[in-house]
Amino acid sequence: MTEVLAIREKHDGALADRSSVRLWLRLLSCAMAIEKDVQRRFAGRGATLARFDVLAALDRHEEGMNMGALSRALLVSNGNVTQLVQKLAKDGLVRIAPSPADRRASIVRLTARGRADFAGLAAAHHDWIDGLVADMDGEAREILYHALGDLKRSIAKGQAVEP
Amino acid sequence: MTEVLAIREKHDGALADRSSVRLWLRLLSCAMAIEKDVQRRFAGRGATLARFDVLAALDRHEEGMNMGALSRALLVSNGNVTQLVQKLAKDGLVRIAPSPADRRASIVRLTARGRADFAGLAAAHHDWIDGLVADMDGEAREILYHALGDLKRSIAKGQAVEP
DNA sequence: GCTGGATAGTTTAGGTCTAAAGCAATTGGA
DNA sequence: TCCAATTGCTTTAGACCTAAACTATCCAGC
Repeated sequence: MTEVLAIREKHDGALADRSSVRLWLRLLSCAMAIEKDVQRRFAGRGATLARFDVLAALDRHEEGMNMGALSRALLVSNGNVTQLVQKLAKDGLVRIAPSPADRRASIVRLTARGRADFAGLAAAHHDWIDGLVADMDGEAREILYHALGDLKRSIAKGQAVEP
Repeated sequence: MTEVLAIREKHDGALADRSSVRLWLRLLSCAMAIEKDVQRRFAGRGATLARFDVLAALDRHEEGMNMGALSRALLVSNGNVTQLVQKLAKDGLVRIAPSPADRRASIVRLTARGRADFAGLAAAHHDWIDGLVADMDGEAREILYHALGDLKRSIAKGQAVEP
């Protein structure tokens, strides 16, 4: 009999006196639980989520991307992309070429090995996520997806209102 | 007229060929959007989310907590708690006392200043979260909260099944 | 042509987090 | 009693991330 433990929420109980905060803490606990689980499984293969994200973006852009484009695609800072790409290049998964059009820019592309590595990781990643949401039927997923869409719109509006 | 920009999702389009992954990416983008927004606003007050989390746990436990209890409450590693608490102590927001019962353990408590600081931050934090979900009505929030409950259970089950 | 902003990337300083190794104190048996 | 495993915590090495300062290049308008 496999033991099923509930995912705990940060500050269980505390801070949660407002419905909005309760919602936020539950959202956060779900996201962190999945992220840590995936992170842990990537680590078991000597990979990390951040590097996987870079490879995924590049796999989709065969023509290559420059650093700024990567930064925007991954929603992380410029400096962070520099670090990740330089390490991936050292490991032989990507190649950095100067841009012919703009001498400030460089173009990052997957190497054959990078593409092969990514393919293996992506398949596993798919399966892991599938496994984590396996207990929700199609309708429940649809409801959640739609509800998150509402939240997304609300966040965008809320961010536009600066304090 | 305030401009409302949509929250972007990582890998917009790519990787999202499976409904489970699409759901995960949307969940992640919502969580990250809120987290970064809150992080940014904390930074504007010279605070950080991680330190706030520690203060929140301690505020709830007037009698004090030892390091292990903090680690479990915040869902972070032991070593991380050590770092955070030592810096908070240096800043005069918490006090570390040796445990009378167990000489290995120490008991962490808020100082008066820590309690006051936390109160201010907590009120602001509440308001920020309220603002971000303001565009969802009570029913929409309830649906999302419930749907996240389903997901939470599914994750717990999925994690029990090791690959 | 020049020149003063924009733009592309890198560097730096610093905060967050983890896993794993290590230290000291405690505790449960033999 | 004693000693081996456990427990509480710290340290270390390393990955991730950001904001801000910096360098180099581009480009638009004079």
